[in-house]
Amino acid sequence: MKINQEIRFLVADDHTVVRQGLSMIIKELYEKAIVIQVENFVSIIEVLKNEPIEVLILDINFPDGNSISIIPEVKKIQPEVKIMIFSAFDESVHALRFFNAGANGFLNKLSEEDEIKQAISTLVSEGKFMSTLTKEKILNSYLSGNKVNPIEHLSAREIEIARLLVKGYGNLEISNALEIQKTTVSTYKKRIFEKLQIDNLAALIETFTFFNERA
Amino acid sequence: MKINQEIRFLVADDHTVVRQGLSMIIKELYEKAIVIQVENFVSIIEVLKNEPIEVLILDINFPDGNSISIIPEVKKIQPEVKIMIFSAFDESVHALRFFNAGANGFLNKLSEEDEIKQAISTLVSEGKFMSTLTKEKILNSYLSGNKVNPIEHLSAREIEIARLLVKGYGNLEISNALEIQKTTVSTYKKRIFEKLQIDNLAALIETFTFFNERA
DNA sequence: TTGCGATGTAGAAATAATTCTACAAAACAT
DNA sequence: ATGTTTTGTAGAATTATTTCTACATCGCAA
Repeated sequence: MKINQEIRFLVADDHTVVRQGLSMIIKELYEKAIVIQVENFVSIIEVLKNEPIEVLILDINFPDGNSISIIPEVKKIQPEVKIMIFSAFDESVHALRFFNAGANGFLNKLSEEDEIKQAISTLVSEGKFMSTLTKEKILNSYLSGNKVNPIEHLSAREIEIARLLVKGYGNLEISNALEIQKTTVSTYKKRIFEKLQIDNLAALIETFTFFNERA
Repeated sequence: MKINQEIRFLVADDHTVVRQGLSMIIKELYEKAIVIQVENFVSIIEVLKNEPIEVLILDINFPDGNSISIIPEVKKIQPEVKIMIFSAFDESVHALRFFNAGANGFLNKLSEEDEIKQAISTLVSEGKFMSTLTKEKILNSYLSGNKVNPIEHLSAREIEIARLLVKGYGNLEISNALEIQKTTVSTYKKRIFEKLQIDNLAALIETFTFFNERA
């Protein structure tokens, strides 16, 4: 299937082969596709600042929890970019967090060429994509009591503050940084603790570490 | 070289082949060696409780930081056991921590048979072993700014309190547990922070986690 | 469209933690 | 032996954090 649409892709992966492979597949799918390749996060931001991009295919190594933070950064520059997470790790564990952060699709690196094409074209036409397999996995991991990241239940502001707490900042520092009252920070802290059902900083750090949310 | 000495070995590794291979090498080295094989940490403890052991050859997967805690457990049961860490990971990064914890030797899994024999017999005769290569690596990683466990500089009481702090206990709880004033706990906390050159609980936890001292 | 839960925000009062100072005992070095 | 540092300990005064209460806004479900 060849589609006659001029779509602009940005492929971010640290392996040249992967970038090339993806480019090839994309160009097979969209004759007129423009594919920009970058190999690190900094370049992603740079490109986004200068080029309109429709689809970002983003390789992510989960164990490095930090990587999730690229998503809001991308959206801040070009809110309309569709982000497809492309990873070799088990999506069931982390997918929710990525969707939560603003990802629009999820594609496992082991996927066959056809699946990849399917995924990309679905993402382009419908704005999102998740394979039924991934959905199933997530559901299973959810049903099997595999604790879903409780951090997801925190609001954006709560997460922001939780991250600062995890980094070791005190109430006053946080209140200064965010320009809110220090008692407000305390209130957040309390709510965060409540939601996470914990009651001390060490536990918060543990939770964040466990779910690889180390800001 | 065959040595006529009745030494009791305990080989702990989750791969049968590795255990067998080591056993063979050991028996080639010490005709009368007795080699017990186990495949997990629990079994190590069990064996140690029932059998006198001279040398424990311990496979460790570094990424699972916790594993270091087996060492003091072993020494608690049989303080005289010589522990040889046998691992596939880069020793330069973690060796110091293991020696610190009470390991007596360090052997890389990639070593040739002769090196292994050499290592074991050195460990048996001299009570410790580290290849010059490992020493070099450690030195290099040290010179390149890799910190030595700063926890060593804490007094016993300070460590006791630091551990409780890391677990998430507050000043009051700790003061109750140890039957000292809560201000005293604060004083300790301050000294601990000073010694470790940090200034918040998150950093303390990080330090303890890094050096795998998680009580 | 009403109403309710979640969110973002604070203040006053209460509680907890830190700082600074201090001192005796122990360990260490000369 | 003797002076010095480290360790274990606290109190008073100062700061920081928590608690409890409160309120406006926003999104969403009935």
